[in-house]
Amino acid sequence: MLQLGYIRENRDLVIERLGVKNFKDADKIISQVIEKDNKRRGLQMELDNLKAEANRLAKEVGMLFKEGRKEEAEQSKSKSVDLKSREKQLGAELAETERELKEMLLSIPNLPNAQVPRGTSAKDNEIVFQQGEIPSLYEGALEHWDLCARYDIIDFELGNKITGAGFPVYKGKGARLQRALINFFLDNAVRAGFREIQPPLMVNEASAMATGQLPDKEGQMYAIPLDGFYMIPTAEVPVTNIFRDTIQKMEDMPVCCCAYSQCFRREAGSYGKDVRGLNRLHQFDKVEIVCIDTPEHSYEQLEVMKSHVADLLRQLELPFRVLRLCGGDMSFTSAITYDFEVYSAAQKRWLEVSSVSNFETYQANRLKLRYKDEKGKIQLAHTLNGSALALPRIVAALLENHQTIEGIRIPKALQPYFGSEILD
RNA sequence: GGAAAGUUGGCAGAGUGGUCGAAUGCGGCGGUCUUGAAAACCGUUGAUCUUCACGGGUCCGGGGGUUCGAAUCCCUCACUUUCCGCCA
Repeated sequence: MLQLGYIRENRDLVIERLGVKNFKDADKIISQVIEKDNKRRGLQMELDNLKAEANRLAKEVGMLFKEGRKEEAEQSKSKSVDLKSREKQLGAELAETERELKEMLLSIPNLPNAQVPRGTSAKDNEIVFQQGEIPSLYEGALEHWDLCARYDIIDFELGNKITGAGFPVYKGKGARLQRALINFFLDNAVRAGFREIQPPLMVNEASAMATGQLPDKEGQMYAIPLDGFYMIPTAEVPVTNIFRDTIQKMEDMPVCCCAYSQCFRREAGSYGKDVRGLNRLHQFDKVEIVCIDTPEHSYEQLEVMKSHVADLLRQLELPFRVLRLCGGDMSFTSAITYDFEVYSAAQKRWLEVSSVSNFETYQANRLKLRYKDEKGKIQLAHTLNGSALALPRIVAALLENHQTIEGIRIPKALQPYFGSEILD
């Protein structure tokens, strides 16, 4: 949620920035917001004055009764009663205005950072970095879904039977590989200074609202209506909500956490070959990194997170590239997003394995996540997060890129975790 | 699932209808003393909206009600603790 004060003071800039995100009618909506806020302020002032008068009268009544001046007390009492109905009406009007204003603010996306390129879709994203050699595979190399069947490590059919499409069953060395990757990612994150968290996999409505998953217009979350819970689509939700309604100490910044969790996504509207094999699942594993930082330092922290992710991919010996997402391809809540993609050699396509973002104060405003600066002033913090990393597409790329006639070659850094140099 | 008791400031914990944003203790911050530190003593110390400012409003788990007036009484929801039941 954008801050009202900021919108009021930087009206034209806000409208211009929203344009980069292809937000329609920014001009009109911002005007409406300011108008609504003016109304709110007027009502608030009127109500405050009314309440001040009512408070004064109530005190007077108390005094008069104490002094035994009964008839004067009764007089003040009736005056007070008169105020009441007006007060009630104004209160209702103010509450309604506030509700409308909040609804409007919730419909406005975050402002993109100045570095964000204009654009409407993935084709307008900027490639800012690329590293690693695209492997040339031997004759008869297979795509990962065929490799999964050949080595009997990931069983999609079995998942269909037990649950449904998008819930694969990892078996034998496949399960072992999962466990190896999770530990490898977690160990690296902890070594880099991220504090390990094991969060709940279901969250309540307030949490889902605070990080922006609700209102869920696309129906992406699995819900448990009986208890009012939601299955988490990413560990970002429970971990960021640790800091909801808190005031952080300046000296504790940046606060850095990492968490392994399974993630649950309905992926409504997905179809076609993009969803084949491990490319898109309803349940998958991910290690997430989350940081809270000051506005002055958050972009430096974003670079720290990016290099952490890049380092993981290097260790896994996977060719990757980094994209700076254009305004049209970014998420609603993000100010800037870098996507990491690995090249999966048999499918011959780039697969997104991480998305690292700075949300600036947008999430923090909903979360009421603040910090005290050196002057003792309380202000909104910046929130950042990224995947480090999501497993399924990493597994897909590992299988495809490192396949040999003898089996799947396990990268050196992963061998201690997997317990072998080859998966066969 | 059943029963009971709770939810107050960073923490602990008073307060049961008026002057209570809230005693007291701890913690934090500033000071005196000290070469420095500790101890002791003194002072200070919540958030939020609105206003250029003075000031005013709101907040004692959430929501609603009673009353001229609610932290305090009533209703309701959520959560916590303890006991019982069930159980990885």
